[in-house]
Amino acid sequence: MTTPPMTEIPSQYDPAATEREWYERWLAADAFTAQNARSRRAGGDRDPFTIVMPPPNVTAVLHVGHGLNITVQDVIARWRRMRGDETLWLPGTDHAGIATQNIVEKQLARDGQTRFDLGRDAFVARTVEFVADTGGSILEQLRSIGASCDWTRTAYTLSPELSVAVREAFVQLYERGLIYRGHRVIHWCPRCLTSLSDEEAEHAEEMGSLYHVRYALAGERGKWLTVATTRPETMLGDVALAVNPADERYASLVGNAVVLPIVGIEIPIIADEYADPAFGTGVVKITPAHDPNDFEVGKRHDLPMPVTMTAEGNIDNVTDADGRVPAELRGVERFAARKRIVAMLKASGALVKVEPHKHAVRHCYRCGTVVEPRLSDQWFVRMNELAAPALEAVRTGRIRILPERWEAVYVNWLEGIRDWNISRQLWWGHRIPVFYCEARGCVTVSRDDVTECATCGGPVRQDEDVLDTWFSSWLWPFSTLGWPDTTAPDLKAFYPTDDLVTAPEILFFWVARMVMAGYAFMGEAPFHTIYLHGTVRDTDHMKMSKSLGNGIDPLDVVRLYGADALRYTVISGMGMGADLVLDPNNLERSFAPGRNFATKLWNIGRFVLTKVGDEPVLALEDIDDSRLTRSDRWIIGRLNTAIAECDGALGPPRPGNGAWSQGELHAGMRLNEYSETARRFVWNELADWYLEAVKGRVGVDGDDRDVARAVLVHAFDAALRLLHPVIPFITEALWQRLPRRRAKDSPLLCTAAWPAVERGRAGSDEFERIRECVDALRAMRAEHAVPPGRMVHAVIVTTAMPELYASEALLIGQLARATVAVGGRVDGPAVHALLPDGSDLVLSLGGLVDIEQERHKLSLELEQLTLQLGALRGRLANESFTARAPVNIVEAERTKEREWSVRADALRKKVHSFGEKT
RNA sequence: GGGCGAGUAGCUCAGCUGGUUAGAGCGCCUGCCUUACACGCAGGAUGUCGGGGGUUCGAAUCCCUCCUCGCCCACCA
Repeated sequence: MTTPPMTEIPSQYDPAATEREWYERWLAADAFTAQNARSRRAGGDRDPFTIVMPPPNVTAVLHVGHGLNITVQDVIARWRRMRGDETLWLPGTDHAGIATQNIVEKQLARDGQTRFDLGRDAFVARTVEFVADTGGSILEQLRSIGASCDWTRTAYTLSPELSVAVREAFVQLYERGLIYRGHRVIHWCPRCLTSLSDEEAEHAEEMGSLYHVRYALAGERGKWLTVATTRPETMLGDVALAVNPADERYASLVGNAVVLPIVGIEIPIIADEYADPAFGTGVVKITPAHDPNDFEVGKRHDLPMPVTMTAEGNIDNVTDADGRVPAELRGVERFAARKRIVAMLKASGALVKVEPHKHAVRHCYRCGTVVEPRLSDQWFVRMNELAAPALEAVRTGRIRILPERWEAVYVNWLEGIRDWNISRQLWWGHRIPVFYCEARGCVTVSRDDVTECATCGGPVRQDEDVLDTWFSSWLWPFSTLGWPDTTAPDLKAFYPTDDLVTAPEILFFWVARMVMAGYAFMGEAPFHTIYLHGTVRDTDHMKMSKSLGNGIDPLDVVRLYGADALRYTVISGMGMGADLVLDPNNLERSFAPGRNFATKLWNIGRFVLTKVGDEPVLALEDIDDSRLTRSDRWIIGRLNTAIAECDGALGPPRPGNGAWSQGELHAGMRLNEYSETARRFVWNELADWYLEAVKGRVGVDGDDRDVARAVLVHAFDAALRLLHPVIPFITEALWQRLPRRRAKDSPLLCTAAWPAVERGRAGSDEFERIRECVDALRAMRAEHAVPPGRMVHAVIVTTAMPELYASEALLIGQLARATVAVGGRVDGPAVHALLPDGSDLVLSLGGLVDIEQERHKLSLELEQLTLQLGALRGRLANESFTARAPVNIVEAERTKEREWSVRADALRKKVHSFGEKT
């Protein structure tokens, strides 16, 4: 035997050093850089496979949610890369309009400044500087968890290139009549001082109050209508009371007027379907400037629309208010004003009662402030036309959504889609490419900045507002590939992309809009699979977040246990679409599965590498079947099964025929099943059984040693390939030490070929019989507390596999710590020949009948066996063996409880007797 | 108010289109430092598969109903 290169294989795996080293070597080899020329779409010979990363906010700090999202994508990307696809995983960041602006504003606030103190240009400059300083560091952090992104193509939503795309998209939609300026009530955040889209104004159930207020009928002393409202502070902007036209209680009053309390002016009573007779008193106050429904009512009835609240949320005479707001309420913050107004109503006797009332209140998704409906001018995208193909795509299977249940959510949203408010009153973002002519009010919408009006030549000023952040991200799958240059090589080679992996929270914000943009600008779906993974939660099932302080820093996990441990834990612990629960207070326990597995794999590697040595290893295909042992055939068979199961759990990678077929629609992407299958193969099959079985063979020079080495290397090599997408670092580090690799193979595991099922090497299940023997013997040892140092001498009688090799009897003995003689027939001469000298114990197991297939024969077999045992007993008693050491026979019995059991008393006696020997 | 999901071993979860003694990891118990691995090995215990009904030869798996959580959507003031 050669001296194993022990020095090269540290007994302790060092993730930190290994991971750093290999990530750098992957980068140095350009392993993650996609080549557009090799894409089949560009005349190359490889199928392209593209994932665009959901761009994290440029200011984001890595948290475990990113860790999950990135790991899922990386597993897929690495898998496809190994399958030979020209794989592009495109990374990038999002400028994150409101979020980033808020951060910089907070910095300013520490110096007692606001953005208005700086002015627009200085503020934007400062934000650019901030982003350049600290922004994008999240992408650096992604490398430490092994993300195999093509960093040469890193994109940024506010980069010059993507800004061109944004403008192009705006102008195209405008030219197609799908962008318009609308005057209506929108969601307004009084803290961020901007409008929000419907999606950005999130509902939250709150306990509020329903205030019942009397509005006196004009000219009729002592008569009034009672109105129920949750927001009494808006009453200063009331312009009417509405009742349902079918409501007989109030029919006679329609056309009359009431006196608006506090303000003292008269407002009409109108009839409108909007008023629900069943709610409250059936009378609703109409405040067109501060409620979207009331706005619609106001338009129908041509009512005035006084604005009585400032952008900051203070009560005041703002627009068309005609001095409605009395001096004492002017400038009062809206919730303070609510209290003051309620008090005033109470004092005047107009307040009838206050009821507790649960209702949903909208909040700003960035800062949590209660959103205020507010009348203003905004730019909108007309969505109906855009939504149609996005709906069709899912209905026809052009796009699939996993898990399936989200499909209904997606469809439901698109069917009820409303126009998208895309203008934001912010400074950080893509400025709206609309130019207004000062003099005549002409509107110029332009791809380029203009200084003079296109129609009248007069001086122009650009719209002050910027675009919703999502207006740049919805273009991401193609803007990052070179659009609007439709001849861009990347666009040609990699669009449409393949999988989109993200969390369900942004299904509407981003995913559905990307589908719409894909059809609107590229005429094609941007991807064929939407994979929505779960959320990381703590043990109380609270979503992990920095603000709650229950987060896990992935970098801590990497530092303590390595990126592989993090990745394996996350992938194996998460069923499709299911949340992942981890304990932030016990990282050791949370990540034990990954850490333990990585260590196990390292030790398997140490074993394989030291046993195999440095000499060349035969290729499996050069070994004739007849030279393989039962264990060889078994592990090859198990490997084939594992490969097939992994393929099944992961694939298909893309629809076979343009659209997903019924059979494919919900198949694949079971990453946890894939990782579990690979783990089972490596740990429970390769390590637990094959390694043990091969130990005796690799130590003895000769032909069989070469066979064993070849099979061992083959199986381990394939295992490393299978596992590489989940635990890339440790597999690469081990794979590089394997003695022989096929010449045609990549020098790096990360670009090496995915293993294929070996045809014509059908595994035999005979080794399963051997495992049964070992299991039975081990169970007996344990049950009867046989001391560890004591051998059990056993005869195994098997009818299932009468021609067991002597070497395999030896193997069974090794695995079960027994000396084993095997005979096909109890009374056959072979048994006698094989019985070891000086046996302490003859343990005869009942015939190893394949119960599954021969259940019907069982009773017969048992009958015969009994006879045979009797014969053996007799023979042993009076012939050659009597002269030897004590020989006892423990008869096996089949019971319902256990396949194999022995008469305990008989064995125990024996244990005593051999306890004195060795 | 509408829609959806979950409730399986002490904990976190797998269990696909119904079929032999319901699985994994972690934890727990017993015994082992067996020269790859104690982050390990061998053996073991633990489940009225949320409750109740139904279909079926047979259900954790299909149907109904109830209970408990969670999520999404929503212009009832």
